[in-house]
Amino acid sequence: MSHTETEDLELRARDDHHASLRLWLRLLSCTTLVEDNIRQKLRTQFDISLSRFDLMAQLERHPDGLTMGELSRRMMVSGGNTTVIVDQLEKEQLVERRIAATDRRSYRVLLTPSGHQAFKRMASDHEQWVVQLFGGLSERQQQQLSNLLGHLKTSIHQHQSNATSEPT
Amino acid sequence: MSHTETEDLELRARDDHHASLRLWLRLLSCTTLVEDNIRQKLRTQFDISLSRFDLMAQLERHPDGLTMGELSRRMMVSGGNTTVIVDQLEKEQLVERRIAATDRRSYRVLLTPSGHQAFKRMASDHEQWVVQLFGGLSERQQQQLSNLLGHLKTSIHQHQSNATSEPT
DNA sequence: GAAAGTTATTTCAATATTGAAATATACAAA
DNA sequence: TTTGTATATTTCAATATTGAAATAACTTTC
Repeated sequence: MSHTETEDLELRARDDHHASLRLWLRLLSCTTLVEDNIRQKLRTQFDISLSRFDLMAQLERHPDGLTMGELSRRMMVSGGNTTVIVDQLEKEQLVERRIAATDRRSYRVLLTPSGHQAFKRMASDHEQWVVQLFGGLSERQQQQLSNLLGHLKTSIHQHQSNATSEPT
Repeated sequence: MSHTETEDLELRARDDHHASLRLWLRLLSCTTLVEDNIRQKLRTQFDISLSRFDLMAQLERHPDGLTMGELSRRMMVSGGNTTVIVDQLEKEQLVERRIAATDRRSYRVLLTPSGHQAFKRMASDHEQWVVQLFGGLSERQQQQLSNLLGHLKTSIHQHQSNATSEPT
């Protein structure tokens, strides 16, 4: 292999790196754009924080409730943070802690009827905002994007489990 | 149009909504996965926060320096936050505030030589982490993803400028 | 060239988030 | 049983981030 070819390969590799880096920055800024947008709308329209909304959204999808650990994992935030948010929502009687008979360390968190109602009031507006924010992409493009992100998510999870099980 | 067809359209529309919502949740969790991963590696390997690293990365790309406002906009964080981060980095002599002759309200922030050196030390590891995190996708898939996110970013920006200029 | 308005940055108080230590319960092995 | 280990949650201190008010400098208009 000639010197020139070697340089080409190196250049190529460097470009790939920069490509991944650019991709990552794009991913990050898209997410930040959407997140800030929705955070602000939730604040101005409903005077609620994004984290509270997200927690309620999780519970909405799980009528039988979720434990604190499940909530933390699903929302990808620390347990300490979850405690704070549930405390606040419980104080406003939007969620309820219901102790499980089987395991007294744990309990399930559920939406109260008024929490359910409050969430319903916000959910359709929220959904419309998201639809509009992504509306610049065609259905087909959204489908493609969703698929690619699905792959990415899976492969990162694999990457992570490899990293923990094979600590070189 | 028959009643049944109307219902189908409504169902279809609802599904689209849910599709956008799912897409958004996927986008968010991919970003969080990558972000947490890199944040932790930067902390354990180099004892630096992600925000500091990001600010230095911005400056690395702009050898003539950036003003505080430009930094805030590029990093998409508040001005107050930018001040704090620059203060910290300046205290460690990794960046420098250099006053502009033309406008005394403003100045440029630049990497110092030691800041540049420190960044260089971290940058290639950082890039490798990113490459690995996205390595589950083929080059072609990364290219596609990057394009789609590029469209999304543009269209959200348009959406936002519409929202501010046409406050219904 | 002063007043009024705009722009750039900092300060500050309030809120959000993390990670580690503390607490309490459950499970398993001897 | 007892003892040790694992799991679930909370508490707490430290850090991060925002947004609004304060400050200072620039620009435009009369």
